[in-house]
Amino acid sequence: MSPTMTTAQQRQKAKDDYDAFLATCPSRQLLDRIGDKWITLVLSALADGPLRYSELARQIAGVSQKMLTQSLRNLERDGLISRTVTASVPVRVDYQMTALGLSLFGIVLQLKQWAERNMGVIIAHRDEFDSRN
Amino acid sequence: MSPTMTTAQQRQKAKDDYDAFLATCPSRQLLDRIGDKWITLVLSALADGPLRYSELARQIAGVSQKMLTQSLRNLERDGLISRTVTASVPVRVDYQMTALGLSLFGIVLQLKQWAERNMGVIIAHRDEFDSRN
DNA sequence: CGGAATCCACTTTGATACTG
DNA sequence: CAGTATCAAAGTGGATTCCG
Repeated sequence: MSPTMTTAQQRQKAKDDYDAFLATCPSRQLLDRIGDKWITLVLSALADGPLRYSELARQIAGVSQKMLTQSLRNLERDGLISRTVTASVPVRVDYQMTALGLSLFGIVLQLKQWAERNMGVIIAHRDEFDSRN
Repeated sequence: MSPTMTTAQQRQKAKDDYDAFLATCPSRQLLDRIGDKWITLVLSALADGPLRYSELARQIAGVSQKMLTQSLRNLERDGLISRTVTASVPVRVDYQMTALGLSLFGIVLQLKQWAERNMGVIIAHRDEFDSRN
């Protein structure tokens, strides 16, 4: 045998292939989005109606300008929210959910319901696990 | 007025309060879990039946020992999977889903379905957004 | 075999200052 | 008002080494 790859190289290739697969996996991309701390909070805030940038910043108390802007850009890029600029002085920018965003928010709500229904038993499991160690 | 806090301190307190709220928020804790790259992959792997540690490591090609072990511990701690040690030589360890884990996996599947149904239009939005900038 | 522990590179985040 | 730019701090994951 004259292998073209060492065992280590084969393992490396397998990981690279797996990474490439994950990078284009729809579920993974979605989980990356909603796993992001601020994304779901922005969606929740906008679920009740449009808000200005400063209103969002106030409502989501813990967010920095940088992360809020970044989150809004990502959501806009994915078509989950829309951004409207009113050229006044000073300038006014409103954000609002799109139909796609509302559809995603429905999924997030299901997740929220599952969490609230089951967090009690999960906490109990944690306590028991921790007390054993 | 003789305020006991400066404006900056009040802002800081608001953020601390918000952080404390998020730390105990069930939805946030759940999103932190399933947003983790390897958690969903472990759940998917175990959905078809129990697997040994080494089998999991092989099936999830990209994972390091450290992250696999960490993910398994977290899942076990939450009561989503169970761990069974067979004291032979060498030792054998099997992991399998609990009923709670299967229940959570159902939610993950819903997410997966949403992702697959809507990723096309999201990609289209991204392309259009990027071409404008 | 199934880990635990350590070290380190890299990424992510936040605070701060500045701008159209 | 609604951002952008920059830099330092903190968090995260991986490679490596060692153990029962």
